[in-house]
Amino acid sequence: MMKDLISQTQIQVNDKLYLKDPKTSVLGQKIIQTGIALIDEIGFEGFTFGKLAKQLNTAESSIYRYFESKHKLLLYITSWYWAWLEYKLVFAITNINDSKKKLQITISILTDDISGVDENTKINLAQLNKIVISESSKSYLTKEVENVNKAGAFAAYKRMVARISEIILEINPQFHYAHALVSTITEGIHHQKYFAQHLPSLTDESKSNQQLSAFFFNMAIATITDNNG
Amino acid sequence: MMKDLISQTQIQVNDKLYLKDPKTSVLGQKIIQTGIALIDEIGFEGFTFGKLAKQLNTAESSIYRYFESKHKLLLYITSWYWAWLEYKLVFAITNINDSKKKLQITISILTDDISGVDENTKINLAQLNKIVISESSKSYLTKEVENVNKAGAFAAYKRMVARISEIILEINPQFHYAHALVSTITEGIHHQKYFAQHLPSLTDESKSNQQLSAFFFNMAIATITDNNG
DNA sequence: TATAATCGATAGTAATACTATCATATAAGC
DNA sequence: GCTTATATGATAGTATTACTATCGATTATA
Repeated sequence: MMKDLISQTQIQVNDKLYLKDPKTSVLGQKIIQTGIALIDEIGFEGFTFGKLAKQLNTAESSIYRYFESKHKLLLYITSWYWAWLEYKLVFAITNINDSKKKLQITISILTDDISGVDENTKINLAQLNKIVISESSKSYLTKEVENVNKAGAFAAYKRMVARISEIILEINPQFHYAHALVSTITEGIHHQKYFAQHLPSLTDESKSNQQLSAFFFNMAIATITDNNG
Repeated sequence: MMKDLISQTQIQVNDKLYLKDPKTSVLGQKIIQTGIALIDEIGFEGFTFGKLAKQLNTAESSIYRYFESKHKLLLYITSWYWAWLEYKLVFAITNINDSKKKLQITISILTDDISGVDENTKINLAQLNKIVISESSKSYLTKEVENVNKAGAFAAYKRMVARISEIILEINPQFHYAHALVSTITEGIHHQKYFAQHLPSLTDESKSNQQLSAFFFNMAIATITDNNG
């Protein structure tokens, strides 16, 4: 039921991120699907439109008809991810009244491994999740952030942060650091997952997603309800 | 006094990060100094050894004698920063007995703006700090992390995380997430500073360093001394 | 059936990320 | 003062990248 609702929902990505909407053609959809798979496989630095074109048996110039640069493609992909995740979050906490419970569910969704394929776009969600963990900070850590931001590229991420911040304010309306806490948790989850896999000495003995989720949930609740804050 | 001790201390960087030790020659030192200034100015993506060579009135090939690639130079720079910061932290908390106070000082040092020039190397510390905030995650978010890690490239960062983790365990020896908490805080501080400057909607009304430091300190203490953890 | 949209193919350019070679200047060892 | 090693500058060259431009063929649409 929830799955159906999600799968029927078209996820909207800011139209400044593409030259031509990849949803509107077969090649466009393949650019997204195979692009995600290829970035996941070889990393964003190694990824080029030339390599992607080869895999798709098409011309490099055809890909440039859709995206100005590989950086814009990354922005599109991560933006799509956050919009997708927002839907998932909204459905997961609908009908739940206890704000703490809402936050707990939210954090566990941020932490969970994602699998399967999006019905509409055939995007491989596990690959996408890995890209977001390893590559998404490169989408904003550039000298062009301000311009890209003005164009609305981060709207989906901001919307999600704002939504979770509201839950936090339900728990403690006096809390002044909701956005900071949410972005710290979101990025923190990604970091911990990345470190656990690639730089284990930066985390503690490897933990399950459940433990990771519990750690961040406890951190959130303790911080929000702290007397000294 | 503390300043003198620091300035007399040679900061050690793992020797696998360079082909030829930049400390041992005038050109080598200029590569580091001017390299930092240039990366800060134009960003790591736009930065090339060609541009750096031009600024130094030297040949590109001369720079390649010191560093295999610009990525190795970034690793060198960030590694130097963490080693430098470790000294700063150690001196700042020496003679302090209260563990919570130690943690508070540590977090405020992680948060403070840094200024001035390192005596030995003439490195501009404000520029270096900005690079660490904006570019350092690119040093590990690559497909080569594992190899680079095996070569010891992240030793300085790990040492610093380990040191702060010890303080946390002094406060609560039962706490099982010390490393995770420390890396979450360290990266979180960088993110918040970056967001405040470039993507303000991801944080709350702009906060002073003091407030930021207090936020993360309260978060740390609340998390460490939390009953549910 | 005319027109527009879509794509594949090819070509070309400036810049990047290197590697290699050679001559010269300088410093260090004896 | 002479030898030798070290450090640098200058030049050249290569494969790849990140694009832009053009053109003809195919397909969908009006």
